[in-house]
Amino acid sequence: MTNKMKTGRVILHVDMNSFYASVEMAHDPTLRGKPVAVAGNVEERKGIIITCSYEARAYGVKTTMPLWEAKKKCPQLVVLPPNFPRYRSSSMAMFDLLRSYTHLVEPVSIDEGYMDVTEHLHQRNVMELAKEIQERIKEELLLPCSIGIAPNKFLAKMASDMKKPMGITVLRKREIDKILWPLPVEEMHGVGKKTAEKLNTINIYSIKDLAKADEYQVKQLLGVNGERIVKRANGIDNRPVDPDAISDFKSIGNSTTLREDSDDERELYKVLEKLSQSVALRLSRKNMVSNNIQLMIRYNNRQTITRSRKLNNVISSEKEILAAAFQLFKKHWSGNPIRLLGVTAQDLVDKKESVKQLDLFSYEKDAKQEPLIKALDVLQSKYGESIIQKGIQNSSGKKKRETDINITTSFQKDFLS
DNA sequence: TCTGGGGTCCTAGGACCC
DNA sequence: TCTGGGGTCCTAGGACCC
Repeated sequence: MTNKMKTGRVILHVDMNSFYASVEMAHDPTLRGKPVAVAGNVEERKGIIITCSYEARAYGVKTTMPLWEAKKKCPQLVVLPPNFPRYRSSSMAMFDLLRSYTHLVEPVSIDEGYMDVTEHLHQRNVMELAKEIQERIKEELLLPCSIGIAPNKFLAKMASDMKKPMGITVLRKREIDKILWPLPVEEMHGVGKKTAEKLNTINIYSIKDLAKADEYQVKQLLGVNGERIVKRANGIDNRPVDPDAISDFKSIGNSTTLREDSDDERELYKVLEKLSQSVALRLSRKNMVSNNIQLMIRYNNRQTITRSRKLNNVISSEKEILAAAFQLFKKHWSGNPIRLLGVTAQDLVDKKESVKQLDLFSYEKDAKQEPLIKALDVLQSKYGESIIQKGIQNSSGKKKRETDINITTSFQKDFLS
């Protein structure tokens, strides 16, 4: 295994170019060749550019630029609201195309992914393969992409960034001193503004400086990330391409910037209601339950706080999520006008897993289990899942809290009747 | 009349237990 | 008659990415 890794993998990083704008242009031919931008909150003051075509970039329009500023730079800019279902379906078609070559495809986000084509290649030239993939995506989906080819994920990612749009770049390990090292350190994937500033204080300005730096010193400065980026700068990255990485979600959240800053509790409650509803819907689609709810408040001065609470039991319904979020809100809101609210379900567990664990935890596999499961189904429809779990936990002899006891009682009453 | 919304990972401090 | 040290869990915040 280790041997195999050492003898070399061949990794592709496929990166779609200005994805949302490209999908819109593929969908509507009249847009092609025009400066096109996709922007959030198109009709409102807080709208920003999410992505834009290369024609728009030529005018200086950039991602995250406020809409009014973009229009000033490019008055004829065609501004479209995002159509996420459309982007998702293009994305799925793109990944299906990649998977027609190998199952070792790891989506990283809606518009980029890694492929491990080591086993696929056999006699084939990897450059030819990359060209074929790029051309097929262009012809079948009408979408441009750039592809990086390298012996690991980090180098492939850096490579795909080097020629845009429609580029193919090979980055061999023996070439990193020529191709990678001259770049300023902040262009490294994983090094942002803050990290770059810190690195500058110890005289690291280029990727070469980082590669040659004392790993221990950088670790002192940045923690484990320091160790990691020194290795990466030297072209070392053993992370495998993991097709399942994207499917184990850790959290699901929704947030919204309000039309106007508000300190009207009723209005804010309504917003939390909407957010909770959306989170609950997405949870149920993924068949997940949550153990921890987080509330995010951004005040009108942009100060942002997050407050979260670990729960005694898993929850998934809109009501439960809203209750948890509103409780946090009541407890922590300063009363100042709010710009943004967010609700996130964290500590996610697969619903089936949570039920399975519960069964194993609570009961031996015996004849009694069947009627128990039936009783659980009835109770679930009546009280909601979380409450039943509380009841079961308690009936199995776990420490009781006051709030749980009533529920246990009602559970027992219902079950015994 | 600036600066969205979706995430992941890491760190640090305090509580608590032994 | 003074105050250890390890480990885990929980919470909050920050950095980063697309």
